[in-house]
Amino acid sequence: MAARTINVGSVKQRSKNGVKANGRNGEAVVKPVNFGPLATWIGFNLRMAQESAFQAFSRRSLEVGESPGRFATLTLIARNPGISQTELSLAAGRDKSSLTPVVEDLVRRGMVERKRMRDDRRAYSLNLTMAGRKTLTQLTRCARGHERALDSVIGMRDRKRFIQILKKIAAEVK
Amino acid sequence: MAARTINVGSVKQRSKNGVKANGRNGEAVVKPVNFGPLATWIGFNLRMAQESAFQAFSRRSLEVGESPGRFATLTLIARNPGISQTELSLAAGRDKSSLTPVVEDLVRRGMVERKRMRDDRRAYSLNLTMAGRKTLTQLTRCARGHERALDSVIGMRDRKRFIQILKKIAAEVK
DNA sequence: AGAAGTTAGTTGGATATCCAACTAACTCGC
DNA sequence: GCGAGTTAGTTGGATATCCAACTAACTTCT
Repeated sequence: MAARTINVGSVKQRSKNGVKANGRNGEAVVKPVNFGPLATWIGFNLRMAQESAFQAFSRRSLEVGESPGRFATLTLIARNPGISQTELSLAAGRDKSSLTPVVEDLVRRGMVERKRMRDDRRAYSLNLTMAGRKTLTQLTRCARGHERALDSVIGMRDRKRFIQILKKIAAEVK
Repeated sequence: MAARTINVGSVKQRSKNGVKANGRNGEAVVKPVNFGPLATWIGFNLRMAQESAFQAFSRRSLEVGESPGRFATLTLIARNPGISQTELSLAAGRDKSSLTPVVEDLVRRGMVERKRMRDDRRAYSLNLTMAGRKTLTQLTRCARGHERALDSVIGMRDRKRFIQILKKIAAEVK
């Protein structure tokens, strides 16, 4: 029911465009892989980059003992006190049913307080508790480190434009 | 066991930075959502963009009756005849155990031929069948349309640099 | 005010993915 | 050549998601 274990995943051997194997004499040999059209296609590269970034952030957030997915949720609740689960799911880009177990877990662990709204008793009103704020602070520290690492890969010159493009894709591709 | 159903997912209502709701008189009203630091963080925007692009491609590949995940797999097998499952998993950025059901499904449906390798009888040698090549051709057509749509969002001026950055992230962030 | 339609959240069923542990098959060092 | 270590693929157990269908609670329309 509630999420407990945290999977972090790690790809064992990866090189720029090949797979490491062992040659006859034991030296590492890279067998080149032909990616064909995938090499220049946005979709594939977007997925690979997202995966890498997510794995890296997972490792960091694990140090705080939190699942990486909790971060966006806690931030959105913190910034929008009283937000409902549906609003939250739309903002986070997840289905509302995905949020049921997440919120349940956060409530159970005392990070989030959930009350029925006065003027609409179907909806819940979500707010961070003190403990939730504390956890968010720690996660935010992780995220800042993560972002710095990404920045150094991207380079500050291209960063702004890069984010603009990502936002444009999220907004316009449907 | 074998994948059959294809989920495509659709977010019902989304606007640039808010959630659509209904005002007192029925006109659509956008309640702004505060994203806080998420708005400028790479990781979050990367995830949202990837999600959008993936959903869009899912819809397209559904028209051919294939799951979107099959595309990279088929392409990699086509371009690297005789590739093993482990090599494939590394190239596709997935765990080798994730490939077991995928390959099983492709073999069962006659898209892929799987033989033990001569010189290493643990490993499988994967090749496309005629049917596999045909399906790949259709999927490639979908993917080209998808890429064109992404191109028009990104703009050809930034496209090359954008892909470079994605590749850099995938390669260097760990 | 009642019926019909819509919306918030949950439940159920499914896929995709991960990691750890396992078996069979290979390689290396002595 | 044989035992120890490594590697290919599968299996098992878990999370995160999705969509469709459901219930309860609103809103609208007449």
